[in-house]
Amino acid sequence: MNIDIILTHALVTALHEVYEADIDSSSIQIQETRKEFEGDKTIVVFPYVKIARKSPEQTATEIGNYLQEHVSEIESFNVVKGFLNLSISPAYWIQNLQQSLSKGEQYGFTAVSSDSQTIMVEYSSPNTNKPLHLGHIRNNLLGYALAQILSANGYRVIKANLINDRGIHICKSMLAWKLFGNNETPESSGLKGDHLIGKYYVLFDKKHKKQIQELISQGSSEEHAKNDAPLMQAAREMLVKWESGDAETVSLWKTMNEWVYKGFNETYSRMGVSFDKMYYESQTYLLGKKIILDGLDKGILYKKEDGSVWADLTKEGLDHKLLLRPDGTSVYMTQDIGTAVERFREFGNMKELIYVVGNEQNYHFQVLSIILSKLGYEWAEKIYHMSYGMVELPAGKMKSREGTVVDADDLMEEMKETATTISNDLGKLESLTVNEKEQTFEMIAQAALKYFILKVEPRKTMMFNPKESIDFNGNTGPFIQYTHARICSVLRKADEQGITIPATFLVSTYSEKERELIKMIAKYQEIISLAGKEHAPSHIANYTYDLVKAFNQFYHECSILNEEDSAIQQFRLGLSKQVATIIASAMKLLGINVPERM
RNA sequence: GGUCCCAUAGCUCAGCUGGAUAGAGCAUCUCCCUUCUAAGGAGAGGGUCUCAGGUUCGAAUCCUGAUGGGAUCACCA
Repeated sequence: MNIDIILTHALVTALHEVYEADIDSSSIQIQETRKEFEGDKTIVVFPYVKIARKSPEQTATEIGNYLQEHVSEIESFNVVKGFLNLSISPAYWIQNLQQSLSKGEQYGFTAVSSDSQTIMVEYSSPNTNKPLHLGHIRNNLLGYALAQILSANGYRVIKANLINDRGIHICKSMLAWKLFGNNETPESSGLKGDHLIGKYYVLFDKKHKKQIQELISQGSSEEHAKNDAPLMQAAREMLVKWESGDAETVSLWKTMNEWVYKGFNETYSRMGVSFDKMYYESQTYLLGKKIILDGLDKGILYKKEDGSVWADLTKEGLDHKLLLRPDGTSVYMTQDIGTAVERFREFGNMKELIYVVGNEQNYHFQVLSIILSKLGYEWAEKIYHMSYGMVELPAGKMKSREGTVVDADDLMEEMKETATTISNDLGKLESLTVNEKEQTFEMIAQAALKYFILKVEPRKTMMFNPKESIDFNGNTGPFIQYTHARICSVLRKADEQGITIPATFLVSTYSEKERELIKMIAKYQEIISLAGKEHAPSHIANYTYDLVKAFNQFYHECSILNEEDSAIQQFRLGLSKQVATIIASAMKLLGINVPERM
């Protein structure tokens, strides 16, 4: 049983027996003892001083005496001011390690069972008019990692992608291609499909701006110039044609979308993310209208003179929100209401519907949840917006229309080149085949990028410094991979020498570093649970880093294969193996692979 | 202007539901490869946790206000 739970129960009993006080166990906190002090677990007794009517020191001593007498896992205790430090017996920790080893790769995970609840995670959700960039990378990595973590917490997870494949922005790319493209294709240009489309999106913007300037120089206001520019008018006409199902337009749209999807799939596959369910906005954009009209009938929403339909959110401290245009067409919010309803209809009583979307849409999701609950859907509160901050560059902001973005494909390629250079300089992979080397370089590059982004708390705006991200020392993905490779090397040698890890260790004590490591291992499940509850993959990343640091210290101080006492040798080997298992497991939750050699 | 988010070492970031002397990495300066992978380890310097109040035995953490930065308040998505 978990030591914290044992101690919590024991403390409740102790307070009852010694002071005749009844304390709710949920109010009790057991914390780690700080490194400067002796002990493993600490109970802060200040809250019980009033009950005891004694000094903090006396209270701590009395509780300590009671606990030591009644809890076999407690070996000794010491008191510093109001802090009761408990030393847990090696026997407990060693047994704990044996148990975790026996669980193998499943250690720390809660299995998905028939009565597991369902959670949908929508992420990525790209536009089909340009390639993926750095911001999308953060989105994809967060979404995928979150799905993995929730799954490790025992939820049935559906990874969903809603592709924004319609609207004026798509028409811009289409129009530019039609006018200036000379029937260029991914094959003829050698460009990835999404990059080809992105090229024409940028081109549209460039030409459009030129037209605006011309109009302004002819005396137009900027507002008017933007709207009156011939290119803009043509794009709007194209959208109308598309909506009316014009065969030629739809056919071009289909062709160009196929190019983009092919490009996206390459990027997704290289990033290692995947989806269980695809939604296309061209198929969902008409949803929600009925629901809105229903709400209008019930008097929850209201209609303006021009025929548009609105929600009054002033009671909630917000503005009025448009839901149907005067011509009866839907807006973004309308569709989102429609798709949410559809999803709960299809998947029943989900525990959560999570949207991984940037923080610029905080307001949108706040409004979405309010309107849904106004419309009477009890599950409205189950919508969770996993809001993440922008990724900034040292040079300034990214603007896709101006082409000042860090392109996802370029970035991954650059990372790989760096990984290749560094690895070749170190020269440790000589024994591998060319193919194996390539795979390792890619693995290292991906780890560097993913870890750099995922170690930061999602909500925060983060700084992406390309130079630093490529640094493979310190708190980085490659550092963690390196430790895994080191352990694998030791395990290989142990195997060659015929040293095996027994189910039961024959040691009764251990060194300081071994104790710290064993405690870190014991914490893994708690971290998975925390990361799931807080929807924060960063907890997994930071825990793994701490674990790896603890291992490196142990590795430096304690010899494994050269240890003469075979009981100690086996114990150390077991410890190392479990650390390697957790590294691989934790990194997998973040979508990162770890090599056996590097 | 309203609303929401952020502010911790020179830089990039941790710090769980309030607990002991606030931690890492990078950068700077030392030291450690005849020992299992030195992409490693040990050490030094570097902090009024933006500011001001408040709650508490105790605040980087909770509350209020201010300042600075970001987002948003579209008949775009």
